Amino acid sequence: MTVSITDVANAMGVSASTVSRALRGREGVSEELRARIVAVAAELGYTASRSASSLASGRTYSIAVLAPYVGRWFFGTVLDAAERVFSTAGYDVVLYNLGSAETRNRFFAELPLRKRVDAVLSMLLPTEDEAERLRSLGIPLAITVGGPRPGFTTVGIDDRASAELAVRHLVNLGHRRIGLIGTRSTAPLHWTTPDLRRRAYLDVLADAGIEYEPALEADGEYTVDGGERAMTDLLAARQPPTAVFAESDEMAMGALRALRAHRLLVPDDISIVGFDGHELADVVGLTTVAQPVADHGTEAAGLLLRRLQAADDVPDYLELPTRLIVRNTTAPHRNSRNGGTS
Amino acid sequence: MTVSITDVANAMGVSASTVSRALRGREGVSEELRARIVAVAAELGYTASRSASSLASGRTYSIAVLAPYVGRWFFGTVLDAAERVFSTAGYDVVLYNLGSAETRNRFFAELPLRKRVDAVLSMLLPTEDEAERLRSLGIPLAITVGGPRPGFTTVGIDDRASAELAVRHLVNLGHRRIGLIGTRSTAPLHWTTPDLRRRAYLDVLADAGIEYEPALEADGEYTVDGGERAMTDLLAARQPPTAVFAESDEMAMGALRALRAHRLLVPDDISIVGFDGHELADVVGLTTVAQPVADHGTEAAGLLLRRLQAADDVPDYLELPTRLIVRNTTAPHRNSRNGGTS
DNA sequence: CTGTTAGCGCCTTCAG
DNA sequence: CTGAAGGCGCTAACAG
Repeated sequence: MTVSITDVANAMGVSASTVSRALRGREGVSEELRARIVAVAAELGYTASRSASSLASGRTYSIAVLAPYVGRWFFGTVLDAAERVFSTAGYDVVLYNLGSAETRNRFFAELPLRKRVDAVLSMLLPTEDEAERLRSLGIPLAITVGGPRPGFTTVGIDDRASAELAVRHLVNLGHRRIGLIGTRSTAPLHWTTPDLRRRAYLDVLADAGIEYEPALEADGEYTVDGGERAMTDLLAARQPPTAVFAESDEMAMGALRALRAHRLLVPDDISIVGFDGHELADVVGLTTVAQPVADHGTEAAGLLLRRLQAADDVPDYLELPTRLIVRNTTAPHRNSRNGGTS
Repeated sequence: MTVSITDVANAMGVSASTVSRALRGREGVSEELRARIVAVAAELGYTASRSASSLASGRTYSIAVLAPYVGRWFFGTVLDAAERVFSTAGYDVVLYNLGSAETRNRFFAELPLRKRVDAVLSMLLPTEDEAERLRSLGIPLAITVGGPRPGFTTVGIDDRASAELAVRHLVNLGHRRIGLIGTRSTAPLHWTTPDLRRRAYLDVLADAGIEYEPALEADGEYTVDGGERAMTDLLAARQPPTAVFAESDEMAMGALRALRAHRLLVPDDISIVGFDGHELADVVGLTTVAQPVADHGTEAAGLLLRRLQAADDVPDYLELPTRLIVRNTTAPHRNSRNGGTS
């Protein structure tokens, strides 16, 4: 019922090898013959079996993409961009959604990628153990987050410098009670991003001679709801902040929601800066540090493809630019009555 | 270098068949032997080659998911949910991002799914021709949009009734100049959603004795930017609407942005209702008709899996509930000075 | 330029 | 309960 390569070979009175060569555009087949073979194959509705050709050639023409959460705007956007690059190059994208610790552990334990894909693009930052497992596959590897890593081609941003942009913006506006919404539980993701952005926060405060206050820091879990809870916590402090740096736009939006619930005006009562450049940040007028999100996917996929073609001039690390976009959620501190701490 | 089934067979002094049976949990292997085989296989780091087992068994253990745009919240959320169901069941998800007409046409022309996947979940509404191509694969098919379709298991919502909820809400608030932001160019997606939601709009207006005015309708292309442009167009009408129904939350958010740019107050100057129940709708206080988005993916994937197990009691159509969530972008019409048309 | 010969690694009868 | 054969559909040398 399903038409195989020998079917078209028989129909044409040639050998299967010739059909194979003709259809894959390999040299060694006269143009005229090739054209006829292509026509007959199309007519018969022939498609090569992926499993059979993979088995015979050793290549799968598939690339695994590892994601923490596909539904999140950031990852969805990166995935979308990467998929375009891969499919254009003739590769299938096999998606592994490794959100929960359980799924993730099982994945790295079983490593179902072996003999299954030709390369892997990870949108999640692997732990050292996980990275080692991945390296053991012996195929090209790329990551879209974090800094350089041995054995991986990575595309990232300068998290620390970028986050400094945000905090310094607040300081320059005259704020001195500056809150931070980030996360301490990097467990499921194992990424360094929260650490780097937090360190930038601490650095800028120190530079400005502002004393660090634990009460001005809250965990927003990098989600909208978490951001809302975190902001609510900050508002419950003995002396709430006059400005807040949220390490992601989604947490910033959650914070905005909390402020609205408390009938506080932004930026009159409190300023908020986010991070990412979410497509909807503009809708709510959120000041943010924007990064070229889709480019993460496009660039990483492109580099991976080059590595797959055994190019030897593929860079190990590509740093993408970021920039502060000032909109309407940040404003100068009203006066210095509440400012300063010491 | 890569360990094959015969390697573990030799290491144990048994045949490859036995190893195969043991590892896949088929009966016919003593429990004791199975345990030892499993242990040795793990120790050797053996993973069955997907291509080889597919070729031999005829099953791929892969499911194709077709998407128009992965980056869009709605599709990303559905995909995320569906992936969880599939991977839990041991299936790989192969993603096909068919956003552009060109990609889409090439996809349906070549139909790379043949001998590649065991089932397909489509998040895009196929044209009749495309549906026919898909049916020709002879494998279980599911769709997460639209109504019942022969040959497909579909999970959807009652678009018309749901949209009526939104428009009627506006009418009940006393509005009579009600605008619509939707789209007429369903070309790339070929979906009926815009038609159904628009029809609901027309029906409710007619029911309320409000005359239809072409000038109150604008194309928002179902994107944030499109929604912004559409709202701007509506504001340029000789007599702008006092309320607008945007057929998607993303367009509604774009409309909100346009209104802010024009310094118009929502809901004081104009009311806006969206559709979808976007996770960020709450942040901007958007009144909307919410649908259980992730459930689309979960349910469709579940039904597909049952169909794959040859269950015969799988429903052809599953309708998910929707509900109007009133927030802060809709309010009663100020007075009737601007209301009415005839 | 084209055909022949061997597998790729696994699963599935069919024997025992 | 286990082993031996055969083949899934294709590609890769190797001949000619």
